[in-house]
Amino acid sequence: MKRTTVRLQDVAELAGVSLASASRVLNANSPTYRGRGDLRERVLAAAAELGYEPNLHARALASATSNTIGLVVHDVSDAYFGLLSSSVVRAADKHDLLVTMVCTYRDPASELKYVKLLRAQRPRAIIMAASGYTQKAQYGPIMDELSKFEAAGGVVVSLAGGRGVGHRMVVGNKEGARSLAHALVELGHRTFAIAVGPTALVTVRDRVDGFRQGLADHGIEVAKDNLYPGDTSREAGMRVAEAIKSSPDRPTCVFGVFDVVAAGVVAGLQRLGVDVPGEVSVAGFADVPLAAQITPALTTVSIPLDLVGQQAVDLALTESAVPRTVSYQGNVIMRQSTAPPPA
Amino acid sequence: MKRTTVRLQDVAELAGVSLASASRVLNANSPTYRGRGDLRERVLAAAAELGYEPNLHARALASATSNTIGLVVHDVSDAYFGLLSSSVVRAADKHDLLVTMVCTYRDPASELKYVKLLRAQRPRAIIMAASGYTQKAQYGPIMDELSKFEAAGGVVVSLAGGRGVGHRMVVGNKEGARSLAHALVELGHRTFAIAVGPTALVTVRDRVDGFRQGLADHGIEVAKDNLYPGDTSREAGMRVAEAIKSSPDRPTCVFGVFDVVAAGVVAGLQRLGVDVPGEVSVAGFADVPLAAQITPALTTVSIPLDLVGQQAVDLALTESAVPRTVSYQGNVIMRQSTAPPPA
DNA sequence: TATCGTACTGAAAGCGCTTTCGATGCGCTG
DNA sequence: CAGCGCATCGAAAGCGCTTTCAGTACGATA
Repeated sequence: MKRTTVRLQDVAELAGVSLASASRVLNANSPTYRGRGDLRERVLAAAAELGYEPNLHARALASATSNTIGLVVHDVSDAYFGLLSSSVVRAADKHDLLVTMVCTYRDPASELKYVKLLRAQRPRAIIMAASGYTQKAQYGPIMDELSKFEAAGGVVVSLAGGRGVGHRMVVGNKEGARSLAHALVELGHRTFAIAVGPTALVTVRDRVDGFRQGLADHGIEVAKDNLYPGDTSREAGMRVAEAIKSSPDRPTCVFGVFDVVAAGVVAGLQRLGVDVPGEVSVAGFADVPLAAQITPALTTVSIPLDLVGQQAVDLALTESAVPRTVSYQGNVIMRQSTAPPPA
Repeated sequence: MKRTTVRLQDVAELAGVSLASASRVLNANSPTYRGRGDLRERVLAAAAELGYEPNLHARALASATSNTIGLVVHDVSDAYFGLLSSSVVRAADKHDLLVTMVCTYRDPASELKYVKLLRAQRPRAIIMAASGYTQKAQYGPIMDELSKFEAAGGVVVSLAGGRGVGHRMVVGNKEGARSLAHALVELGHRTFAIAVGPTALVTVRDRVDGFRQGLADHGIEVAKDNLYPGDTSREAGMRVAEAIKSSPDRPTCVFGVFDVVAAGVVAGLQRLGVDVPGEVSVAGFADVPLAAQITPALTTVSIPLDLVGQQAVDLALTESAVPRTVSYQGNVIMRQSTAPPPA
């Protein structure tokens, strides 16, 4: 089998110029460079004729820079990460960057493995949209790996956690949840339950802490029995609904740490014949499209994911050696799933 | 600034062995190779001590194989593509492959640009989950680019379109829509409207053709006025709802080519005070999670996206020179958004 | 003990590109 | 017309790795 890939060499030969000149033309290298006579045109024509496409690996190797950025999320099929990924990809596009995306499915071991793999790919930057574990045993090795990546000249952007490595983005989990709590207390609620989700995540901890803080601001506590850990699925929410329905002192309001879980709570309560929001109010967090589309529409805290993704890419391209922190506020969106508690 | 990245060379020196030996140890190269004495241990220890991570670009260049696959979708934040991407990433993980994902946002020009960029990255394979344009002017250049990729030894897997390049996957758009039509006719419906979506896409054309074919099987036609083109948004569906509400001969059943659009139709009708399914039935296509979560839950055609993604990766890894075609059937899922037409 | 075969080792040749470096041509000025 | 500076050019040196190719050590065989 004869060679079938087109090399810059081939382009140069067809154009009758040297490798170096061909490279210069195709890269618009120095700003003043134009090429003598029709050299430029000849190279371009040759490249087009051969269907030449540069080998990014060779280029990355020779120039020690790459045009990809790594993106680590929990799960793209989750609306939250889907929206975020989409905006990252879109922003990267503006800089002609390719995005290599990996999903960890909330497994620290696989996250570690992937960060290593990404590191091997020598991307310009790694955006950590997942991660953010509360346990040192889990985030420690990952941070070590990211430090090495930084030491080698890479940029790290963390959306949750971060722990002293790279730039940080704060997406208002704590403050947003606190505001949400205030709004719900103002509606008249005094007894709350929280569908907590996976407690190993910083995001979860922040939202729960923020919410409880908000309640504490009004002297309200959440009973231990009213904290329901689980995963991030709709089913988890439905199980919470069942537990609440048969709970001795039924809360009048349930906070689901993720919209999907909250939607599950709503569906579960409805199936059990509990009126939402007539008997029990339900609120979520994130404002994914689903929140507005269920009946009753879900009260939640919106996060400007498109801005976040864009900003993450901007930070990723920042050369600044000093780590920066960028914050976003979440906005409480009151919809029909919450109402004053029954009299 | 001194060099900060760790090279295999450094590992070799620290271990006191040659570059070649270090490479062999770290790649478990030939199946019989074990290394003499504690050579293996020394190399491994050195690599660990230095935090060595191989340079994938150099490796790709030297070995002429890469460990990435390219994935082209319309938009990851769309649930359909989110689920698909997730399953592709998951399947790729099993083979220790990295996925570079690009979103075209349904723009043929940007799709072309991305296929070129991906080609430059020399992935093992490119999975085209987007594309599938009906116009030659749009798909032609893309197919040319993919042909070149194939000629250079790459594998192409197309989920829609394909046109003679690479392996093809057929996800039952046509057949599924036809079965759906049959089911709706059986419910008693005779007059239909179709929220068509973007007509430039093969996927759309297949679903619409299949649906009309299914109606034709029963001697039913869809009036020109009852075909509503649009985009793939919820809002497009709501506009269709308005048009239908004021339509002189109102159809008793609406088929939305995408679940999201169908959900928009449902929401729009409800807002206008039209009972679904009492007065008008609505059906969608794809069975994204949203379909089951709105009220009334949406009748639709399910596509086994997890299997599709997995299979796509399997095909991507197929060495077989002869192009293969793999088919999946969609299943009609009857839910509460459809019922017999009003008497 | 001499000979052979096997399993290993290290030197060196690339992979396709970028980029430095010295050389070359050119239009000027004096 | 000599001499200067500038833009351009091609040769060649890597970038970090894999892999071929000799060569070496070692155990087994005669």
